[in-house]
Amino acid sequence: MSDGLNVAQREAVNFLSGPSLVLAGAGSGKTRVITHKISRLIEAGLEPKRIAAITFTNKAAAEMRERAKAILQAKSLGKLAKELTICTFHALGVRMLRQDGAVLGLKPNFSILDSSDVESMLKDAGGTVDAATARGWQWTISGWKSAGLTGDTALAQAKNEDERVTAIIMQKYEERLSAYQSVDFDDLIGLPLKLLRDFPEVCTKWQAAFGHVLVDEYQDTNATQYEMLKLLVGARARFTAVGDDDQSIYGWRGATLDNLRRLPTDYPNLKIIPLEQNYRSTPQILQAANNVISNNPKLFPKKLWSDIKAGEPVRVVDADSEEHEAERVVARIQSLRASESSIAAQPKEYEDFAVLYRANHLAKAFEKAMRKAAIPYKVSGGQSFFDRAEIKDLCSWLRLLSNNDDDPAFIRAVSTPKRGIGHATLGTLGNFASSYKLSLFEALFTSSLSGALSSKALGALHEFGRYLNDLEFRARQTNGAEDAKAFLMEWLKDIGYEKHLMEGAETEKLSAARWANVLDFVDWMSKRCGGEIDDTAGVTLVSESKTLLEVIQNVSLLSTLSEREGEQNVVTLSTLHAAKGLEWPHVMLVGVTEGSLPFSRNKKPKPSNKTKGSKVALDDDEEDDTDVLESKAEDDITRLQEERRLMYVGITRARNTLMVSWTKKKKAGRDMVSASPSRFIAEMALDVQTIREDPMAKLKALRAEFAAKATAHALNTAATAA
DNA sequence: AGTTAACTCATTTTT
DNA sequence: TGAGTTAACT
Repeated sequence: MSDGLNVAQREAVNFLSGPSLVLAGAGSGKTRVITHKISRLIEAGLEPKRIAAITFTNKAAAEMRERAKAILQAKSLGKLAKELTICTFHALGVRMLRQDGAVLGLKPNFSILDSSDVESMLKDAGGTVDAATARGWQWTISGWKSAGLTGDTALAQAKNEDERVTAIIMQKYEERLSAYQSVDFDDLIGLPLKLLRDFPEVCTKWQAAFGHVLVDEYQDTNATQYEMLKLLVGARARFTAVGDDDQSIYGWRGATLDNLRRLPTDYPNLKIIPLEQNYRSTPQILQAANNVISNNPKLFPKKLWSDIKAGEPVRVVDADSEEHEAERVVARIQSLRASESSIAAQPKEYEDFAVLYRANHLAKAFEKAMRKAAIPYKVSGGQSFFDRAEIKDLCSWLRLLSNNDDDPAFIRAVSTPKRGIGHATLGTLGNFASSYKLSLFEALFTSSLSGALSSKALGALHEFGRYLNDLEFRARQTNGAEDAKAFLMEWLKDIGYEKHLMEGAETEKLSAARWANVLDFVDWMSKRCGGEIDDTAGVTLVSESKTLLEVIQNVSLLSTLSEREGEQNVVTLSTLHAAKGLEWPHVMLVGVTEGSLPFSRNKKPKPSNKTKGSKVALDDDEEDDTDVLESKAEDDITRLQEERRLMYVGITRARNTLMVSWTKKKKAGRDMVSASPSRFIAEMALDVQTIREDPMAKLKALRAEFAAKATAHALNTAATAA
């Protein structure tokens, strides 16, 4: 077999008969395994449409589909690729709910609310108008939902007044969701789970639909996802879970390593296959990574090794301040790009570098330094395309067309652009609607509404309603890309959206940029209507033209358009979380400072060593209850372990060189306090593997280099002059 | 309805 | 320190 797989990989690929867990260490080729296994399953006779590969992000899904397609093409099976189900958990959930949600009272055209819709709904449900509390509720409710609780069960087990209040809000929130024919992101897992659990015939159907389920990044699954998966694969348990306990960094979002821990118990015939050969990093980098992670208890024994020839030692930089640190990073990039390089024959493009940090705010100093040094960069993450106000405006309109009951969409659409319907009118309409248990849209056309409103307000509302009806009618007629585009452009003209943007923005440049986004969006939507592009979260199996309304139903699941132009060949600035799954030849891990990388919310990052023994404590809130103290200490340990995994993820992003830096001064609110290097730096075992950069020596070298260049330049000009 | 002035609060974030 | 949001004006 010339598939280029190593022994362990091949074993993983060829095991088809039952449940397996592939423990894929960083850089060990897990995507290769998944994609080859997909191909292998097809060769073994499984229909492609009965294979599901589940990922966590759309990006991962798209990449996986791409790579699976490439492998299949090599075997002349390329056209089967589009029949595969390769999508996110949430997209699979949507598919199940659109098909079978009726038994739960969901119409197939239900809307998916994003987190800002949810926030404003909760604000509304609470009566109070406090964004912070609303967000707090949102956080807690989401946590409860992903642990499998409902408003009722949450209320039953609420431990204090706070939780009781939140649970009651949750009940109200649930009522509204169903009234609006809407679901939130957690529901996209929770409701399909309910479907499988409570409706045997639906469960049987979906179990039969898939002959093998592969799950990527298994360590990121939460409790509800575990249950959903378990029911989906049924007793035959034909699944492949691929994950790495050492890269579990989303515990704060509900992911739990218990899912990994209980797998061998729940499936006694589970085949466990560790992938330990790393194809990414030099031995020095790997050694540092192994050293750090060895301080965590191990769930499954696993030790990464690499065939790659030795590279540079890991460098540790002690910086005075953030600004200094940023200068050092810039200097590092410049010198690596300039050097003739004893290290691998990499072309030192800007895109070969990444600066990784724990928290977004740390990016600032680096952005500033990069701008000053004229180094092109991009900050990964940032605002997602679909979070932009203008895009949300348009999505609200389209959502409202697709689902008339979607009140949050109604509220947004009705006042973009302003059409003389203000708070007061909307408030009256809202009260009217809720007292008759109608959606806002339905309430519009009720004759008894006229008693409650002035004729002017009523007229404005009716006109809006008529326009919506007309628009919906036209939207249903659209067929194909051209049609959709014409429709969208006409609609934008109708509502005067461009003008609205021009008037709204602070600068002309800004409004032009927003309008450009709108046009991008129009393009993007219409292409999807044409069917030649079919990446709508991997939900649709066959490419065919769709109406606008069908397309909009999947849009809430997406967060990014394809990469913007002009972002190639630039240095990446990214959080450690957002860097997972990626790799760069040269990585600089910055802000590896105690209190910052093992992150802690302490007021003072450097307390005196009075609390003997407990070296673990990340927080030092005063609590006298021993019970509380104990559970707190435990919590601290788990959190520290997750921070350590974060460090591990950071280190293992590097292919050729790794630089780790920390600062002697650190921001604490307003003022600066002195700080110490992260404990993780010591854990890398620097004495063997690492050289500590002497800042002065580097500076001198740099000066010397500059001087040399200046001399050379002077000589040159002198020579040309002569 | 829109604009300024005060006020607050600072992890990680995809779907 | 600075952004981002809310409350209070106009």
